[in-house]
Amino acid sequence: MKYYSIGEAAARLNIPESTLRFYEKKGLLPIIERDEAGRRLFSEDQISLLVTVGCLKNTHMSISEIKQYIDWIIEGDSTIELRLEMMNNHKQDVLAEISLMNESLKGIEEKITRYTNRIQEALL
Amino acid sequence: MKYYSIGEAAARLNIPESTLRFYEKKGLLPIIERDEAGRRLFSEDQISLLVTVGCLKNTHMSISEIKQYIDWIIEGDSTIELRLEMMNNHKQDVLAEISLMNESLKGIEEKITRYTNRIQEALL
DNA sequence: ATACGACTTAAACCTTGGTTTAAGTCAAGA
DNA sequence: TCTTGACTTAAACCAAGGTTTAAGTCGTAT
Repeated sequence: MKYYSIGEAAARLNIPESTLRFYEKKGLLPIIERDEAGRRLFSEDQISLLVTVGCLKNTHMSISEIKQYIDWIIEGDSTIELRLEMMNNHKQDVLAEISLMNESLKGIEEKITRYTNRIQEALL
Repeated sequence: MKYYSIGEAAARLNIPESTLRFYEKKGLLPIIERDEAGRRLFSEDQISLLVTVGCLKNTHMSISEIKQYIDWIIEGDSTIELRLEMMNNHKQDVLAEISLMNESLKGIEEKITRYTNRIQEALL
């Protein structure tokens, strides 16, 4: 199986190496393998798990909640329902946050309209 | 003109008083009036400015950028074009962030589908 | 042989966005 | 009068999410 060094993984995921080390310390990189010299080896599975972590981070899940999710993955099939429930709840949170952003955007667009009109009027 | 105490303003805006004091310290509450005893007096204008600040915060504008916006408001009409440009740029940032969240949500929904299927299969 | 680049660690440091604390002022009601 | 509640301040504190630093270990190309 192909393995990536931390530098390669960082480049593929477009995040700093220091962040990958930080994530490992926080428990987000379970069962990470090492070579004889102690260097981390990222498998394809680790990379795709990190992509999932990226989705969760982009949608503002906290590191401690992501850790709970990872812990459940490690625990195995008995936690599938818990994981499903977590993802469903998170989806609702994200939809609510997107709604709030869209609502707030209306207030911003109103400012844009006002300022645009004021600039137009000033030209008359 | 009607004025609100910090407690009333906090209740109307549904944020802690300490946050209002913090915002003032950061320069987000310009020209705030005081009564003879030194207590803050929030006008209707201040409240509606704070509602705008809320829109900007909900869409993840940083406090220092919000301060720049407020400073331009204080500066007067000569900054309308700068404010318009800021709001237009911010709108684009917000739309990009919403897109990213929607993209990431797809990855989450994929998990939901997988877990749902696995639970269904386990029942066969 | 040695120097370089890529890796390792623990610990210190940083920013953001507040919240909490301690000590004090003031107005109003009992 | 005295206490209670709502306010004031400066400064300390906090959590999250990293980033940076310092010191060290490898493997490899010169």
